[in-house]
Amino acid sequence: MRNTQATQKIYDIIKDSEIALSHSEVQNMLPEGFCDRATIYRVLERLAQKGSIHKIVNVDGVINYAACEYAANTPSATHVHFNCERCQTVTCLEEIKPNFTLPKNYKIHQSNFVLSGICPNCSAN
Amino acid sequence: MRNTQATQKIYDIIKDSEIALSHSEVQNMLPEGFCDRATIYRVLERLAQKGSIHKIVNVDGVINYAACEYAANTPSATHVHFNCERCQTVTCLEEIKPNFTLPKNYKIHQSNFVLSGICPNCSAN
DNA sequence: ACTTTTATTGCAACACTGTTGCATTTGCAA
DNA sequence: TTGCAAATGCAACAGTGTTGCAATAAAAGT
Ligand SMILES: [Mn+2]
Ligand SMILES: [Mn+2]
Ligand SMILES: [Zn+2]
Ligand SMILES: [Zn+2]
Repeated sequence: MRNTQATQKIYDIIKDSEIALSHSEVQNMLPEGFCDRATIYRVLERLAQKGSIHKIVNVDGVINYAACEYAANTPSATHVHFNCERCQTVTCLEEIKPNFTLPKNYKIHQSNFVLSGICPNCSAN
Repeated sequence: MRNTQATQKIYDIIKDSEIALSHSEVQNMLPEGFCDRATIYRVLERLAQKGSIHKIVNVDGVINYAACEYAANTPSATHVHFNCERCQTVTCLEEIKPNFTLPKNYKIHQSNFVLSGICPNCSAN
């Protein structure tokens, strides 16, 4: 993977963000006309492939991206995500790893756990 | 909610299905030209609102629908869903209810738990 | 430095999912 | 049967994401 301007900047945006970001949010955080829409999609896909970020499919079907806490690992360490319906943010709850056991022989390649409601911040205000 | 042809037929299709169905799958199972695309979307939304079916957002962001096991209840009884990458099916695993505890004061309105991989059937073949 | 290779990009067109406004139809209750 | 509101058809739209292809730019080789 080449170290291009787009890759750098987009990864920085996601890494520096407290919350998970959708494609359109990333686009809005980039300087006007910095790069093409398609490039953003491709960069995000590449970063996810590489394992430096991970995808979260929100309850509305829109994909969000967050940097992976532990650099090159735990791709499938199934943690929960929270979508706040008031402040419209998606956050990784890295500590919350639900406990469950699948029957028979299911092979898990990926997972997507999302809770939606009101976050503590918004509950307080 | 009125008992229309579209409502009846679409609900029957979902109720009688072993697997969760997407909008396009429902459409393909209806007689050619039975009703408009928009109507299907509206019916599905209505049935979900009413609580006779529930939504599952798949890992690709596409919404699937499944009849609710226990008629008019357990809207949020958070069970897991499985998406098989080989046979392209989404199934409710009603028995599998992950255990987790959220910190602070999160208010949960809805949840979406999906695992993706290879189902037992496809593993065997 | 210059050349070469090829990963990455821009562009533009596309597919797909889902939504909406509005006129018309239809279920259902009075 | 009549009247009303819910539901529908249609057609246009918005948003997300993908793709083919020619042009560009990393980065490795010379
Ligand atoms: Mn996460
Ligand atoms: Mn289910
Ligand atoms: Zn919030
Ligand atoms: Zn399968």
